Order: sequence, then C-alpha cells, then structure tokens
Amino acid sequence: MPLQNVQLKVNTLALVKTACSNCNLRELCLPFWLEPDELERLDSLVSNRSRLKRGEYLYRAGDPFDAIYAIRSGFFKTDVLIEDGREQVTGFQMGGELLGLDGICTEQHTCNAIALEDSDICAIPFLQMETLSREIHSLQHHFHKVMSREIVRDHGVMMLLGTMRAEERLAAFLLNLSQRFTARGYSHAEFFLRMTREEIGSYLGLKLETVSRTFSRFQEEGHIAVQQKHIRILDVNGLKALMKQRS
Amino acid sequence: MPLQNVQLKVNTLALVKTACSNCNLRELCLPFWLEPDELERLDSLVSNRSRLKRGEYLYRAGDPFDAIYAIRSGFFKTDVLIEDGREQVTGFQMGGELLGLDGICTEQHTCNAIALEDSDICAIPFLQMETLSREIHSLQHHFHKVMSREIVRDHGVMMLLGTMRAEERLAAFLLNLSQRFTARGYSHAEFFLRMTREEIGSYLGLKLETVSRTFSRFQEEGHIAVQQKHIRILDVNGLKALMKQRS
DNA sequence: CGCGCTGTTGAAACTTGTCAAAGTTTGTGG
DNA sequence: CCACAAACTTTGACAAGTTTCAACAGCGCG
Repeated sequence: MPLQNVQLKVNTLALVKTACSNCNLRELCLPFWLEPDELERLDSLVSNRSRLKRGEYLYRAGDPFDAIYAIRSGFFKTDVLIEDGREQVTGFQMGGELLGLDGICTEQHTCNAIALEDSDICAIPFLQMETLSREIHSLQHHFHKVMSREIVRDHGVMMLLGTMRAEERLAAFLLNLSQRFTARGYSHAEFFLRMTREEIGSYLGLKLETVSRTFSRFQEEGHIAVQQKHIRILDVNGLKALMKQRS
Repeated sequence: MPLQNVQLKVNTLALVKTACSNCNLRELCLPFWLEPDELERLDSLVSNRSRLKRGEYLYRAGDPFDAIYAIRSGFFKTDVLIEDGREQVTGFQMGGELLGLDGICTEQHTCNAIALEDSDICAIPFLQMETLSREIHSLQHHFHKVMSREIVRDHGVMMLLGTMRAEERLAAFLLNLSQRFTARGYSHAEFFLRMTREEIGSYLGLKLETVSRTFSRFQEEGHIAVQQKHIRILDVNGLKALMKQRS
C-alpha cells in the first residue's frame, strides 16, 4: 500500500502544506477521534485543497457529487432556488464544518454552496472516505454522527421557522453565531456578519426589512450594538429571554 | 443466483415470521440493493420487531439511543417540544421509512416519535448495523443515502416554512402525501389523514384554524373534497399551480 | 348517551410584508 | 486616489396574511 509514501511526501514537502494532522479545526471536523496512524491515512485522502474567493461557488445544485468538503477557513452559505426566483438559505457554515452531505442521496448536489468570504476548503472524495471508514471504525462512527448532527440542526431550524416570531428568530440566530464563534476562539460578543440582511432574512424566513427593523429594535432596547455588519452583543441574557417569551 | 433459495426458505419457515427478505417495503427501506446472502445477514440483525398502538411513543427525546427503526406498517409523527409548551412536528413517517437517525449524534434521541395509528416497527441495533455495513458495501452506501435524503427532505421543509404562504404550504403537504401513498400502492387521490389539524399546522408552521380555513378554501375552489380526515384530491394540477404562484 | 376532543367559522388584532425613498458602504475604473 | 455606480441598509406608511379569541358543530369513545 503506497499510503505511507504519500504521507512521507506530505511531511517532507512542507510545513506549509496543510494536513488534517496539523489542522487546528480537528476537533470540529472529522478527525477528532482518530489515532495518529489513522489520521495519517485520512490525510492522504484529503489531498485536494483549494481556495475560493468571496462570491465563488463551491458547487451548484445539479453538479455531480463526488466529494464532501471541509471548511478550513472562511464562511459559506448554502441555498436552494426555485424556478420562480425564490431563494431559501439552508445554512451558514464556518471553519471545521462539512459541506455537501446533501449530495450523497442522489449523487448530485441539491443546493448551492457559495463562499461569503475568501475561504480555504478540503475536498474529501466520498467513495474513498466510505472505503476508509470501513476500516477505521471511529471514522465511520464519527461520520455518522456528523450527518446525524446535521439532521438535528435542521430540526432546530424547522422549530425556529415554524414556531418563532421575528424577534425570537433573530435572537436565536445571533446567539447561535456567537456560540459558534466562541467555539472557534473568537469573541462571543463581537463579530462581523458575513452575510447580507437579505440572506439572514432568507435563512430566517423573514424579509430583509424585517431583519433590519428588528436589529434596530434590539439596539434601541440595548441588547446589541449594530453598525451595518458589525455586531456587538451587550446583553446575552436579554436575547435569551427574548427567545423564550411567548406572544 | 440463489435468490430463489432464500425466497424458498423464507416461505417454508414461516409465513408468520416477518423478515426484510420478504418485506414488501424493501424498495423503500434499507435492503433495496442487497444481494440475497447479504439480506439474510441483515434479517438476522433485525430481530426486534414490535407493535405500537395509536398514541404510543416509539421513543422520547432524551431516551438513550441504540437502534434505528424501520416502519413496517403504520404512521408516525416526530416532534420536538420546548419548555414553554411549543411543539414543532418535524415530520410524518410511513411504511418503509426510518426513524431515529437524529439520535446518532448525541447517543440520545432528540425528538419524540409517536404512532398516529397502530403500527409495526423493526428495530435495527445501530452498532450492529455499523458493523455489518463495514462488511457490506452496498448497505453502507445505502445507509448514507438514506441519511442524506433525510437532510434533503429537511431542506425542503425549510423552503416550505421559509418562503411559502399558507395555501402553498398546504398544497405542497397534500401533494407530498399523495405521492408517498402512491409509492406504496395506495390511491393518489383519496386518503385518510392520520394527524389532526393541529399537527398539520405545527408541521407547516401554521395555526390549526388557518389549516382548517385553507382546507375549506381549497374545497370551495374545487381542488379537493374534504370531510374531516378524509381527503379526495380533485384537481392535482390546480394544487400544483397554487404552489408555484407567487403573491 | 353524553362528554371531550377535534374541526369549522367569524371578527378583530397583530405581525410581517410591500412599496417607496433616502442614506451608507463598497468596489471599480478613470 | 477620487468619483461614481451598484449594492446594501434603514426607515416610514400602508396593505395583506395570519393569529387570536370566541362560539358552535360534529364525531367518537367510554
């Protein structure tokens, strides 16, 4: 098996060269539970790394599916379009998260994945990953968990869209972002939105004007300070309270 | 090919005993692509079959996860509750569909699964299925497709909740049910709803009164005939048209 | 047979969407 | 590096869709 050769080459070649084994998003991505030797084997698989500029498509609905993608750095949105022009943003993804799981079932991607800032991604050829995961139990199990987590996340969005009012949706959205930034070592209270009001609105099932107005209201009430895309959360508990209050 | 042998054995053994190999939902469930000998091995795994009465829980949010469930016959809803009493129905499941995929990621179920009519289910111990799917490639691949399909389905619901008006949501809901009944050999035009208006509303992000009113409107307009839980679709194209029209 | 759950319908209130205008930021080309 | 255009954001007034509250009807289970 020439796997070790590949690994050797990678190590020798460059500290520059990225690899799962030295990726600081390990804990958020696939390789969390892997033993060192298993990690090496995954490394050899994840050979196709690339860089996307803001606005570029990682894949489009209808594209043939053959890989899933791990975000190494950057920020993405996924969306679905229907013929009459309506858009539904199905998610925002950041470093350490996986993209493309939707493509497995039909062997075609079913949504668009678009970089909202310059991003680095790792392509993981899917059939090879299936093969490897037959040999590495922990990889198999972890992959199943990741897919399951995606399903649970989607249920959360359904709850948000199905039962919450505009204020609650936006509060939930901000708290979710805050939490994910925190998990990546950024400030929990201050961040830049990478998406437009329209994209937030599409994700939350609201019109952009409603998003804008609700931001303004949150600001008036002292929950946040907002200036265009720059958000500062002043009162986490206030936002949390907003989410729970009914009617 | 030993297909006939397997079939023979099953027939001889028991018409009583249920088994994947003679389940008429094969094409909708897991074993679709399996070779006869593989099918036998799956059969041996799926030993725990049971029966639930209407209203009984298959599992509850928080229950430890150790199996996924295939619906052999019957009808289920899955829902998520939040502390203040709000409910979000995340899906309605019928024969041949899988339940419990949400539990993989945390090893706890994250939603409730409740039988809406007397139902038969097959429990598939998850760790054993992972083991088996390391040996049977087609099972592994098919399972991944099933999980991916669930994600895609959820995106459809997000689109529905995020971009559609009440009429469109309900039309989409009826057409989806109709299509799934058709796939199971039932009438595409006439069926009984197994869920209440409130449950439909929760799924569609509407109040029960809105659901009721919209049914009435569809009836006035000649799209359907509705009498309580009995639905007859009179004009499929009319419903399809309703879905596409914007504002 | 009656009680409770489910479904229907009406009127009023409320939330969100629509349309419009103006302000702000960003990006590009001269 | 500035100027201008395009894209994005904010805000207001009004309209539309949905929810809320309430009353009543129907069905089904014990």
